[in-house]
Amino acid sequence: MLAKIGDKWSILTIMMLSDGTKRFSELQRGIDGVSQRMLTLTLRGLERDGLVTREVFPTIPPRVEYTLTPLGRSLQVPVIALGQWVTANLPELEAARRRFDAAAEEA
Amino acid sequence: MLAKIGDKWSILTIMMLSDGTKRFSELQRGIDGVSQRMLTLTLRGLERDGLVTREVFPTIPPRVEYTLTPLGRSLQVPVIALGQWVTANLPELEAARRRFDAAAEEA
DNA sequence: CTGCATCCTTGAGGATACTG
DNA sequence: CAGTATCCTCAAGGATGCAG
Repeated sequence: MLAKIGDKWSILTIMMLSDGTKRFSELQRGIDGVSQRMLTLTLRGLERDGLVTREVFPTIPPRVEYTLTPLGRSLQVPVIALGQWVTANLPELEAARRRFDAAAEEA
Repeated sequence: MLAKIGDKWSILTIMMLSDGTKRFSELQRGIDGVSQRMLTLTLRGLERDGLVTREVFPTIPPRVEYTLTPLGRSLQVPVIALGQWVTANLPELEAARRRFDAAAEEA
């Protein structure tokens, strides 16, 4: 269940929604590599946990908007902190990885 | 790759190591439900990313200690924040889930 | 456009047994 | 004690097609 919140798509979705309400297709375009199926499942899960609201506009073509709830916005704080840490330390991580793999090369 | 850092076992391992160096068996006992295999893999991954150091004492029986690196300790900050958020909001999440599932019960 | 349903593949991860 | 190796299962997740 922590797994749900900690997982890749959930994090990316929450980050996407950080700067405001988004439509389904916007999310799909914005989240790199997510399939329609996984985006749907992720959004359902977040909705179930009370982290996002889903608002349907019965127009043609249909329009569905997703927004972070207050609870979702509070989660967004630590999630973004984590995201920023990763971004900031990516070079460091990759360097460490190269070092490690090079050392393991003593075959 | 974010996946690695965000994943369940990594988070729990980092939290375990937050209060200092730990032996392999201590970690296994402390992290609920982790298999020996997964703990090994998780620790290798963290070591590879330069987040923990592994120190082997060639005694009998062998003794291996794991410690967070400075980089690991800096990651520990947002990770713990996330963990605390989950702990603090668990009741809220469960309530939302019950509401959602009850609403879906209109079959 | 926004989904749901179905099929199928892949890999995460558990169980178990063996080694230094 | 601290792994490594192997096998096996199950569910995450991609691809595709259909529907409102």
